[in-house]
Amino acid sequence: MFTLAEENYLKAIFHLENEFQGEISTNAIAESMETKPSSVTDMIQKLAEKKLLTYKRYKGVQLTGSGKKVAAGVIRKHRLWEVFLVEKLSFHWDEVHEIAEQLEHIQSEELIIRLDKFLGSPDFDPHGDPIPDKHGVLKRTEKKILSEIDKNQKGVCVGVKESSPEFLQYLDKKKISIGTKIYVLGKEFFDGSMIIQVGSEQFFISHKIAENLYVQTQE
Amino acid sequence: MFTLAEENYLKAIFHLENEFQGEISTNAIAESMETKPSSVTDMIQKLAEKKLLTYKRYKGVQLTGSGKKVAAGVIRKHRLWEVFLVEKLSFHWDEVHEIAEQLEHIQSEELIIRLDKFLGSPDFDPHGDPIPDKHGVLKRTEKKILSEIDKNQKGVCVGVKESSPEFLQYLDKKKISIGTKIYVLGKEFFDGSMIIQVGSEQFFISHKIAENLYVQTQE
DNA sequence: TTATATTTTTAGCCTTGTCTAAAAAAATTA
DNA sequence: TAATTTTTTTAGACAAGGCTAAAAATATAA
Ligand SMILES: [Mn+2]
Ligand SMILES: [Mn+2]
Ligand SMILES: [Mn+2]
Ligand SMILES: [Mn+2]
Repeated sequence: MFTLAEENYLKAIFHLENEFQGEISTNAIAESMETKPSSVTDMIQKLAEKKLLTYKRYKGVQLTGSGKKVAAGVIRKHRLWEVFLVEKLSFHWDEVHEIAEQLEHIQSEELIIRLDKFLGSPDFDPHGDPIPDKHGVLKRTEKKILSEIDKNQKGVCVGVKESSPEFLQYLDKKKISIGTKIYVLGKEFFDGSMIIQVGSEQFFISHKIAENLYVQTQE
Repeated sequence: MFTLAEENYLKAIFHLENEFQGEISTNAIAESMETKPSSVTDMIQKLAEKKLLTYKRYKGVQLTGSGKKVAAGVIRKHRLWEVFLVEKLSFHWDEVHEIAEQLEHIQSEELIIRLDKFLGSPDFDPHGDPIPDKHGVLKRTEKKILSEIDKNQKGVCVGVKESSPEFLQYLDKKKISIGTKIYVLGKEFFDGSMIIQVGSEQFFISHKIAENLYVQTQE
């Protein structure tokens, strides 16, 4: 179907489109993929020929319907495999991303149908990210970034924006995982840092931490 | 570690060494991999540089210790994944080979340790082939090819030499699977065909079928 | 032993995906 | 508006892994 490189480009552009609005720039793609802009230009020209995205020189790109579908399919596979690794093979949530980066490229429709069933058709991966359905549709949930929560409000952790091992291990140390209740006791407007309560512990977190945690507030 | 192409060459040569004695020829490798002899020459020269096999121009190749270890590792992964697909995802034994051809190249030591444990450290794959241990050691079992069994002898099917979907589907139709008892009621020396009994059914099989079935005789 | 056939290697080309260096376009600053 | 900086594209090169055609070595037949 599509090569490993093509799938990775489509996935990266899909993530960028969900994060920023409008056309995605060559440089943004290059940065997110840790590659050179000239390589990106080459590849997006090929993907444009295949109608997976629209491209006008110097104007950036935008995924077409089929481009989005391919990207969502890869992300679906990635997240299902992450669930498998955590739920069935007892991996820790900070260990699964690299392996899923490989597994997401295995080509077999039937495999994913059966893996999904075996896992009980999960809706979210171990980092709280939604798993696209077989048609590539991602259901959006209302979640807020912790840094946007006001003082004296509370929320439940429903996901992480970053999922690097370093960040996830920090959260482990602080006993924060998906489902953890977080109370915002104080908020410093100068640097965006917070005092929060998790369980019976109260501690300080930086803005960088707060902007990478998703929470749901109940109302 | 090694590229997909390198792993596939090493695996093919490993299988050829187990089937034939002595050096393996360029043409034999090309045929088994469905590629051209000139491509094989290119690759074996690279693998010789990496000390994965020994090579003298025009004289064929032989895997070194480390070449064998890499190959056995790939085969271990292939067969463990086949067990996973059949035991956990309920695939049929004729559907798993192609998917395992992809999964065998996933690079993660820890993944295989955990997959093996999850599957209960199986000794054989769904086709009756032994799974190399983590050191690459393949335990040999005494098994015979059905075509070598004499008239009026019986055996238990313990494996298949071919594992193409076509052959496996033929066996299904005849209700032959791993563990099935087979009685040799008659044997035609002219063409090697046989009359066998499986359960309460008696039927004819050609030499081509008989030489692709492994059985164990009890004595 | 010489001639022929087969096997293996080499030489040269192609595609994919990457890079660096230079050119071109767009955006920003003066 | 003109000059400068940034972004993007193009040109040309390279490595991996494949191919075809031709040359070289080995094996077989006469
Ligand atoms: Mn991930
Ligand atoms: Mn994830
Ligand atoms: Mn197989
Ligand atoms: Mn098998």
